[in-house]
Amino acid sequence: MSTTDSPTPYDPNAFERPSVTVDVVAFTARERKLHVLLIKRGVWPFEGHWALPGGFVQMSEGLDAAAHRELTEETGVAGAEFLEQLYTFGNVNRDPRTRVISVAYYALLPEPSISPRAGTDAAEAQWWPADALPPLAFDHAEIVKTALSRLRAKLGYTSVAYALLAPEFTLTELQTVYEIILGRELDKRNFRKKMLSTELLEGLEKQRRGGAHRPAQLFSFTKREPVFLD
Amino acid sequence: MSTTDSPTPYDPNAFERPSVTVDVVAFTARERKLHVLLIKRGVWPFEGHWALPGGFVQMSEGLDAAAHRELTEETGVAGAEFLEQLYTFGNVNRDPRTRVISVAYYALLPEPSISPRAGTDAAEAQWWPADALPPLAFDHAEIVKTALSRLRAKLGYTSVAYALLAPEFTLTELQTVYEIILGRELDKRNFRKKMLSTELLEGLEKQRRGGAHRPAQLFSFTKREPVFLD
DNA sequence: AAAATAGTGTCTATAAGACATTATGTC
DNA sequence: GACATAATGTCTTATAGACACTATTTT
Repeated sequence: MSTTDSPTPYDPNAFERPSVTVDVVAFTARERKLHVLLIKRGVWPFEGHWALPGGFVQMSEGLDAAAHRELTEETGVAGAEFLEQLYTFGNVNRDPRTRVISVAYYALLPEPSISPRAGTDAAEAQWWPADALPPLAFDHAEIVKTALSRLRAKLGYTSVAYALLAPEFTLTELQTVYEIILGRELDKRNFRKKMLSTELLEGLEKQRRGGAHRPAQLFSFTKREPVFLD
Repeated sequence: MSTTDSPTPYDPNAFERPSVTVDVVAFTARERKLHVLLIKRGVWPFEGHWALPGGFVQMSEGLDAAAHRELTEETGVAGAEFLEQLYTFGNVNRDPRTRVISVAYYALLPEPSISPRAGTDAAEAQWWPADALPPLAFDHAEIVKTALSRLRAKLGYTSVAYALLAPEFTLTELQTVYEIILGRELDKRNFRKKMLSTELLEGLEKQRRGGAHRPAQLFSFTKREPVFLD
């Protein structure tokens, strides 16, 4: 079988190799704004600058695994339920160290779960409002922009919003997530009508109480994975 | 500026690096079927097996440039108008040689333009019907499947079809491209109504004659780039 | 009873899909 | 005039969007 024996000797060092990193754009929705998780770099290059969590892919791990690992190592955020490959950035001079190709990912995290903490190579880790990010290292501003446009598009034709919410949520909370990501207000009746017609939502026999007002029914998604709408 | 001076010495060889390749799924529509351009490998591994055109990314070229170069070198197909990044495949054992991460692209080519010819590392280059491909090397079957589903989705909300047609075409030819990619017949009146309502098409003062029947008006796209519909 | 948020229905406009006949060229 | 493909319109159904009031709980 030609996959296993090697009649022509193959020299893996015949070509100079680029480095490969993963970078992760982690989003959450809080305080009526979309936020992005950034780290303050503790090492050259861009030391002291804010950047996306990320780092070199190890020889023995897949790309998805590398993205999970780097997110956890640099920010303390573990077990992201939604982590999807975004795009691969490979401009020749995007990193001053050497040729670095970055496979970018984006993650969605439910609001209350995460308190970032600094990790390896990261002096700090912190949530920033997506519409007021500090200057970013490398081409990370472009990566964030790409991630934002992907997230907005995907919200329209899949059920990704589940990943930004706790397992049980009210319809108002769901609507708020949509409004935050799309950046505009939605009509309450139309939103509910449309959402309930998808059969993605399951009404629970529970209510959320809080404050001097009528309690809201809790719902959950029938599938905690991205589902195409319609 | 911390991007240029290097207070902490950075050793680019501190980590072992994976190899990075690009692989290209080139599509064309001909004989009422979607076709994919494959090469027969002339070297180990998978020597004698059919595979996607592709190869190692050079240190001095961007990813898009590498994809164009490999497509041309291995198949003789030059100047693909539509060549878009698809997804990056990085399973640890997808290549028997060493750790190889492949940035996959897909290209769309107008029907008559291309006569593939064998090139570097490729014993042969040939169009295959997408629904009857031979067994493919590496994980290339998965890459083709991903490309097909992306192409079908993109056809629904962008004007990518332009890239599969010559600059001037009839509405029947356009409809045929849609039918080939979607794998089902479309209603002629509804298709024309919808297409003409987009204002993407420009009617020309020309006709295509051929055979004992009424000639068809020729059209061109107003923009030869992917445009979002609606 | 005041305050605050939850919950609900109709009407209109637009888009999508089913469907058959006439028009115009070549041979 | 026979043949082959081009070109065209109506009706029905589904979807999206505008729009305002009542219900339920706490304090």
